[in-house]
Amino acid sequence: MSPADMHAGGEVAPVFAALGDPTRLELVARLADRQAHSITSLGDGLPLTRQAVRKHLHVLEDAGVIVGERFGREHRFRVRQDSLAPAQQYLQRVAAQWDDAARRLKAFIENDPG
Amino acid sequence: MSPADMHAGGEVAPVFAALGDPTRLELVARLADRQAHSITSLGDGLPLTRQAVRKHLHVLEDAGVIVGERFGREHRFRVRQDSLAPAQQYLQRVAAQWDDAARRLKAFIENDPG
DNA sequence: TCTTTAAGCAACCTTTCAGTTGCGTATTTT
DNA sequence: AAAATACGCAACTGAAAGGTTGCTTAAAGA
Repeated sequence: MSPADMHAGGEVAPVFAALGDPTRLELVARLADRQAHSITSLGDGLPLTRQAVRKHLHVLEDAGVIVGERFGREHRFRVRQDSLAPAQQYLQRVAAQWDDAARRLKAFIENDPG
Repeated sequence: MSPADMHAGGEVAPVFAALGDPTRLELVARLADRQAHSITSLGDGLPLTRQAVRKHLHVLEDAGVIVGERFGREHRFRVRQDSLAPAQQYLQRVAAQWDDAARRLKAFIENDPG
């Protein structure tokens, strides 16, 4: 992968930026069960107002990481499946020590599948 | 992986934050050849002053993504090999559709090793 | 030695970010 | 119908981010 190719990926920086905050990372973690959660429930236990949580969700939504849909009076969010793949691949390609990467990663998968 | 586990990873948010800027992503791309580059050379062609580039490198360094070392009058930076792995794994775990993840990822590795 | 080249430090500016408070609206629930 | 729940919008604030200019120092080259 050339620098040009990487940079051509384009919309990966906003995704990293969206994930680059502990609170949002926590929210994504709470959404990692692939279920749709309401704003209030997502903010449960966090030392933040609902509006602050809402703003974080907005950031994640703008970055394409999550999607929201209204159900009655609730607004439920879920992770957008494919949104993280480009970022993940970027990291994989930069991080991997080319020779060893495949082997190590394969070992990781087979030893710790989830 | 439980939300607690993810969040326990800890120092992954700063890494995402460091990568969450187009300029820094470009710098990392330029460093992806695993060679050490000087500040001036890294800033070459970018519409920024040397000091601005320097600050970006500082952010990346603080996040542990890169390391700098002085050679004479030059300050050369390179990517810290292991720094991106945790972030990559986080994404891998959130992004993967659990059932299929291992198989698909394994296929990816074996078909596209670099 | 004199001049470039590479870089460090500090102060400053402007914009964005994270968070708040206050208030209004729609949907449930009792 | 009344009360509680879930949420939206707007304005405001403090701090951090991204960038600049100006000046100084150190190492290489001519």
